[in-house]
Amino acid sequence: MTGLRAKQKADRNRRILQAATDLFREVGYDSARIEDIAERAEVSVGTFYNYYQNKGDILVAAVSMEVEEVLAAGKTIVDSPPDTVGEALKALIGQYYDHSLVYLSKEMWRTAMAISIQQPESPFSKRYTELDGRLCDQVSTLITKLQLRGAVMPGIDAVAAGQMFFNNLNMMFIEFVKNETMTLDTLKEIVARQNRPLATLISSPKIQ
Amino acid sequence: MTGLRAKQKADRNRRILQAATDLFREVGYDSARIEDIAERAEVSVGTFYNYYQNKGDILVAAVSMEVEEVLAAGKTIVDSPPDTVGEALKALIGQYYDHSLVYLSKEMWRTAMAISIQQPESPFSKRYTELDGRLCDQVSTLITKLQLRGAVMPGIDAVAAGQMFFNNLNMMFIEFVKNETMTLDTLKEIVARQNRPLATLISSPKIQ
DNA sequence: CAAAAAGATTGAATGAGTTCAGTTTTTAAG
DNA sequence: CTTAAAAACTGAACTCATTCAATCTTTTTG
Repeated sequence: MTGLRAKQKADRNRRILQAATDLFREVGYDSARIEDIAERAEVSVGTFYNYYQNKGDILVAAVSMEVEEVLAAGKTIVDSPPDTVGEALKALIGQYYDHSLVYLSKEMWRTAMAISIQQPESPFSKRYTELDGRLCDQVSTLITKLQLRGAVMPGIDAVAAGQMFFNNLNMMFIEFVKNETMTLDTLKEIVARQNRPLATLISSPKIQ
Repeated sequence: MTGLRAKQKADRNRRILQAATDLFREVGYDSARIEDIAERAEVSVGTFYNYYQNKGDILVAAVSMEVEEVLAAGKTIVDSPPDTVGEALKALIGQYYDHSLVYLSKEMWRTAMAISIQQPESPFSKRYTELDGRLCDQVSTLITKLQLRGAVMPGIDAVAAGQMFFNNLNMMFIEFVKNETMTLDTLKEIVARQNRPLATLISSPKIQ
């Protein structure tokens, strides 16, 4: 009961994911052929499909790993956030956006998002959607925390406000990856302006 | 200079779009083959590609027609909106959402959205993005109008608030089409809750 | 009206993702 | 250790979206 089979499986899975990620970065998603990914991973095309339902699945898997990192980065902000709503949001959103292009190109993001919308039932799309939910929760948690601290007025629905901030930053991130010329700075400016009304209005008068 | 060529072109274009729309509704996007669309439209496969760059383009064209209707429906609300922010938003968003599934299935929406994200440079994707922008403007216009009327406090950035409402309703619509079991009523409830903080806080004290 | 040029159509060929029947490897049973 | 059953692998074959060189139709020119 050594679990040779389990070991081989884990190893092949790792090799396939690595080969795909490398190739996507080198030649882009569209130009990376399954045959090439399989060859690099030293498996057959058929085996590839034993591990991933389709080509998109493996990209979504790669993106999911990146989102995990973004979540971890966000956690440091949520654990000890700046004092004001404006500053806290700026820090968290900046963290998200800055991490987004470290490993992935805009093209990879576009493709991954497209897949997660188009095939919402595939296992990795579900995973991506779940991670999105955790990001949303993170923003809500931030607002809730600020409320407990007194930076956000009592009586405000902190969860609803957090979801709105998240949906806004997420939608604008989609605009960002759709537009090859938009810079991270421009994105941050636009989102900051959009957030300002809500951020200001929910803040406790003394602190804003 | 009768323009026989122009007439034939317009006619073929109409036939192709109609055939594709019908087939998408009948069998879904994925199962509709270009060959079948071409056959119904009584043209060859090659001619299809003379009119549309790829399969996705024609779906986005169909969706664009639907969005045009949604925009027209929204205009009636923006032209004479209810008195309060909450009611006005409810009316406009309700109009949007109720019109969304008249001609298109969730699957068609998912595919269209996926394409507009993945191939942002294709002509029809640009058109879709432009329509999205007009929807966003419509929401901003609504808030601006309410501000001029005194229902929204002066000093509020009405455009920013409008964009935030729009990004929120748009993101939630994506969630809606991703989840085959979510109903329109559930969607409206969730969005209403998310909107409430901002809607309440920007409202003039007397009127809310 | 003839004929050359421009514009469109056509469908067989191409190429990449995906499938699946047959083969090999691993595990479990005797 | 043998052998049967289960699991995983394999790559040739299949399906469509897409392309393009040849052909046909419309318009313009002389």
